[in-house]
Amino acid sequence: MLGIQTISRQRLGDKIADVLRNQILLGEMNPGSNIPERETAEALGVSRTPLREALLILEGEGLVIMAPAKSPVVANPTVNEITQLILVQSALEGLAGECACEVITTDELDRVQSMHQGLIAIADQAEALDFFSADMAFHEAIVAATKNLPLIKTHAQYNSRVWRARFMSSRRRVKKRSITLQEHANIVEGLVLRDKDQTSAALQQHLRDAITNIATVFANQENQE
Amino acid sequence: MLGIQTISRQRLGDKIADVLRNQILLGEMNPGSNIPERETAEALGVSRTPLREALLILEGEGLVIMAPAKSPVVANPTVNEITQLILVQSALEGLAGECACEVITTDELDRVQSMHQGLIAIADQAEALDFFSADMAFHEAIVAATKNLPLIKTHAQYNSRVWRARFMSSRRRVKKRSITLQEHANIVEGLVLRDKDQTSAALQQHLRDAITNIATVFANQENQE
DNA sequence: ATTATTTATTTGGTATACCAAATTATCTTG
DNA sequence: CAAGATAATTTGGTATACCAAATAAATAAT
Repeated sequence: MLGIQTISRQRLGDKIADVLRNQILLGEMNPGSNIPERETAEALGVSRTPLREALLILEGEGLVIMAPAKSPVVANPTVNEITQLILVQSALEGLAGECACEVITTDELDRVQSMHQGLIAIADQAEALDFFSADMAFHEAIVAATKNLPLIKTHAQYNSRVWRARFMSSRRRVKKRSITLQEHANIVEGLVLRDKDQTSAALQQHLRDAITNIATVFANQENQE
Repeated sequence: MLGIQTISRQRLGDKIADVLRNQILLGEMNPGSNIPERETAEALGVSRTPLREALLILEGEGLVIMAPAKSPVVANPTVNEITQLILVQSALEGLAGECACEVITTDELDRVQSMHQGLIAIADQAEALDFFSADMAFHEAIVAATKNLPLIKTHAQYNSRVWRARFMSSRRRVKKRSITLQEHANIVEGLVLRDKDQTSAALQQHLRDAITNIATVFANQENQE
């Protein structure tokens, strides 16, 4: 039983969705594993109705697959699907870069820069998850600076869907952290110069790299089997 | 009572969502109007459970706003929100254009071209809704040609959210149909040449125009009040 | 007559009950 | 013992019941 029913005006289903989403992202629920409704509801100390509500939300986000007369399942995207997802993500971040150049405030820019510095600081010793999370947060901060709510939300959803695959690939150290930092430096520079093209291109480059890295990891996995 | 409960393996909630989505897009439900659960459920001849499921789906798509302890409401985006939505849409279609240049088949290209010709043919006498629908279908066909499912789905959702505003603006004839046709011609040409830059740019231009046209319509509306 | 207060009612949120399809286990039959 | 048929059980889908918060209505006090 988790501490879900805290005092709040948010729907239970939303909170359950948050819990499940975290479990999925953090790998506590493996891709492909079942999410039986009664069992899960009981484990969370809630009824099936809000649990189902949460599952519907996650289905809409693409994190859960619900087939008729089958237990809901944690999404388990193929390499191709992940590639497609990151392609969209790169378009979204490209737009975010352009918009950010126009509307980012100096405060927000400072924050992005300090996040970049923070990432540099921990690059030597940080755990994979910590470094990866900080990396993601850096990108989220840029997207957030656009103040474009639909963009922010859609980007966050795509982030969720590719989170695990990107984390796996970052954990394998396929990509050197130094490269990540250099790309981030380009992005920051673009923002400082308010150069749409540079910012957008740097952000997209970052994600194109992610695609090749993930493809490598998947290829290795298949060789092992 | 609508003919919802036909024999099918699809969840009731999905079908209800389809019905409501159509009603919203076609203007049978006005933006801002309430969707009381019991009343609507009864009107559709279903119980509240699947109706709520449908509302959750539509909330996820941004077509319905559900606030705590208030009746669900048909989304009523402001000009700014619509502008933001179309910005994202333009990024998505830009990506679609690039991908389509790579992966579109000759059959699909033929279909796009014939849709373009069809649009030219009806431009003189078609009703606003028919012309607009055909215009939208043309764009959807291009996005579909990418075979990128997440892109297709996300694009469709953004399409839904801006549908009404774009339809209103097209109905006011703010934009001459001849301009639309010329832009479409550029898009088709880009696809035929497999020119990513031209295709992408033409698609984005199309939507940037949409933004200014919609802004005009909204400005006129406010003047009238 | 107006405002404040309280009661009634409506509404969304959650839990439970029921159903049908699908799966699994059991039993029967070759 | 193996294979097919049938019964039992599990699971998701839907309907109903109940609750709490919010709103509307009615009443009382100024």
